[in-house]
This record gives sequence, structure tokens and C-alpha cells, in this order.
Amino acid sequence: MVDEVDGENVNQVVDQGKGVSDTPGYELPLLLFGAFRTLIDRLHARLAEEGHPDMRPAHGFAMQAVGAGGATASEIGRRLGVSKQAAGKTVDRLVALGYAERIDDTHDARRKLVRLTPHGHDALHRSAVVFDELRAEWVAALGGERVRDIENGLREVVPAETAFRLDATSWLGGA
Amino acid sequence: MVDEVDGENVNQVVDQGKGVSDTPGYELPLLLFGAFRTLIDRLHARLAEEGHPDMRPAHGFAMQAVGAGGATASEIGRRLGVSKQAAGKTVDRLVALGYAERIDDTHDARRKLVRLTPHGHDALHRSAVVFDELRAEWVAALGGERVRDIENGLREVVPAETAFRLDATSWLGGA
DNA sequence: TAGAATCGACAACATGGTTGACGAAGTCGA
DNA sequence: TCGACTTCGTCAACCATGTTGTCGATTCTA
Repeated sequence: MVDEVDGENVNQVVDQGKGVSDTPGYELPLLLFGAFRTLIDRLHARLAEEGHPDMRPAHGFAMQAVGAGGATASEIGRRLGVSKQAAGKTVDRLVALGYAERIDDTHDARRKLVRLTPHGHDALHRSAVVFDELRAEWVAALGGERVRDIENGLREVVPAETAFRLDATSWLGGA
Repeated sequence: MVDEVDGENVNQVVDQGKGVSDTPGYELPLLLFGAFRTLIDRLHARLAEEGHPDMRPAHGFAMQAVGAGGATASEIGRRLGVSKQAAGKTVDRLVALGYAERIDDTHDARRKLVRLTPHGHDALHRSAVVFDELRAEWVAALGGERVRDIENGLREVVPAETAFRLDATSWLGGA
């Protein structure tokens, strides 16, 4: 419980030789993004080997938004934090790639249910397996405790609703 | 040095109640991205308050690629990991926003040096300050030691040349 | 039953990428 | 010195993803 007394807190940057000075703040986002990016790159390298060469990060997020039970384009848009029009276009691409299909809703003629195809389910399942394997590599490199420390630290610092928001792709490019 | 003997290594997932089982691997990328995203969102909220309302994450990366001494569009493209044409378009936008300017090279008539304007330097300087402040907030929340542990852990797990690559923006959307 | 809300689609546009091609300019070897 | 590369910036066409606004069809609801 005693962890605020290690003599080098908040902004007591001493600036006497780099050994004492804190890590510059800009490294944190670069390390976080680099780690994220490495995981995603390796995931897609693996997926490409296993029958999903055309899958992109955006597709994974979109398929997660479709979910096991399917969803409408509007609902997918809400989950991804984009407009229903943008979601509709993304679904177009998923359909073109064979990851999803549209089915008329018999109860509501306005709606079209988007469902994952077996190919889509396969991609999602393989992704989960690969992510577990990648985490196991981290554990092999850092030890289980340090990986858990990283996860727990990040959980404390990122708002829960932010961590699991699916609108990952949209946000970098645009507004 | 003894950190591989804590009884729960690599894939000894026991699957007897979730307390013992490891965190699912897919959480790691979500936490990393959530943390990155939170930092970047907060940076740009601050920058918007301080005279840079139109600055986007992509602009920050591009300006970093321009650097203090300036660079040509081709060089910027190399640093960002995109084509020189894409870099040229990005520079167009930086120029339009007043963050950069193009200057003819007197020694090589093919080249046009891209340099940051004072407005651009201001944005970069403010970004560095804000990132330091955001890191200080993490230190206040987690303690200096845990933040350093996260940074060091990530450094071990992400290849050094990946962490500081500047082609962050390009990568999510496209191939 | 009339008005409001929702659904999917279309159109027009911005942004940020890609390739391919091109002329102008610099480099270098025979 | 001259010809063959190479490099630089730019243009054009295209793709992928977003945005707003509009629309007809349908469903919900007061």
C-alpha cells in the first residue's frame, strides 16, 4: 500500500541528468499505440495465413459490432459511434467480402438484419484465439504478474466506457 | 530477478472460476487503444482551448515528421510511412491551416522545403507540455512506480523501431 | 387515424490513402 | 561532356471511410 513515497512523484522533475528526470510524457501515447499496433498487425498477419487475407482492422471492429445475434445497420452505427449511413457502407464491404449477409426482417419491413456468415464467425473465433496467444507471448516475455499490472493500471486510467467502445477506426482520421 | 516463478505463467489457464483464469487476450488491445485514445482526445481538447481548434491527430503526427529543421515532402512521406503523394496532400492541409509553409530550395530547384510556422511550433510545444501534464495525472492516479512499470513493460514488448514510427494515422484505415 | 419516429438508401462532399505517369532538375560514369 | 539514372513535386484516377441532408416506406403512438 505504500507506493506514493518513492521520492519521485508527480512533477518533481529534477532535470539533473536524464537518469533522474521522468520519462517525457509524449512517450506514453507512442508506446501505447505501438503496442496496440503491434498486436493488431500480428493478428492480421495470422488471420491472413488462416484464410482471411482481406480482413482489415476495421472489419474486425465492425463484426464485433454485428455481434453473435446480428444487428441492423442503424444499431451497428450506434455501437461503432458512426452514422447509420457509414455503418451501411461498412456492412456493404463485409457482405462483399463474405463476412456478413443481410436478411429481411419479417416483423418490420423497414429493417434488414445483418448477420455474420460462417466465414465471419470463423474470423471472430480465430481472432479471439490469436489474441489469447499474443497475450501468452507477453506473459512469456514479462511474466504474468507484470502483464496483469499493465492491464490493471490501464483499467484504472481509462474510463470503462471508453475502453470497450467500438468506434476505434473512425476516430483517427476524421473530426 | 526472480519473476517467472509466481505459479501462473504462460498458458496455465486453469478455467475453474474466473478468478483464477487469465484475462482474455482481446482485452489487451482494447485497453491499450482506449488509453491511447483517451490521451489523444484530451490533448486535442486542450489544444482546441488554446488556439488550435482545427488541429487533428493526423496533423500532430505530420508536424512531428516535419521536425524542427523542416523537411521535404518526400522525406515526410518516408518518415510517416506513406507515399510522397500522400505526404504532399497532408502538407497542403498543414499549409491551409497555417501550420506549415513551403520554401523553394535555393540549392536544388526540384526540392521545396516544408517548414513549420510559428503557429505550428506553438502547437508542437503545447502538445509536449500537455503530454507531460497528462502523464503527471497518471502518476497522481497510479503512482510514479506503476507508470514507469507500464512504460518499461511496453518498451520490452514493442520493437523499438515500431514504437517511434510516425505512420500512425495511415495505418488504421487502409491496407 | 394523424403525426412523429425509425429504417435503409441515395447523393454530394471531405479526408487520407493508393498507383501510375510526367517534366524538371540533379548525379554520375563512360 | 553527354547520356542514363535517380529524385522531386505534381497531376489524375481511384478506393475506403467518414460526414450531412434528403427521401419514401414503414411502424409506433397519442
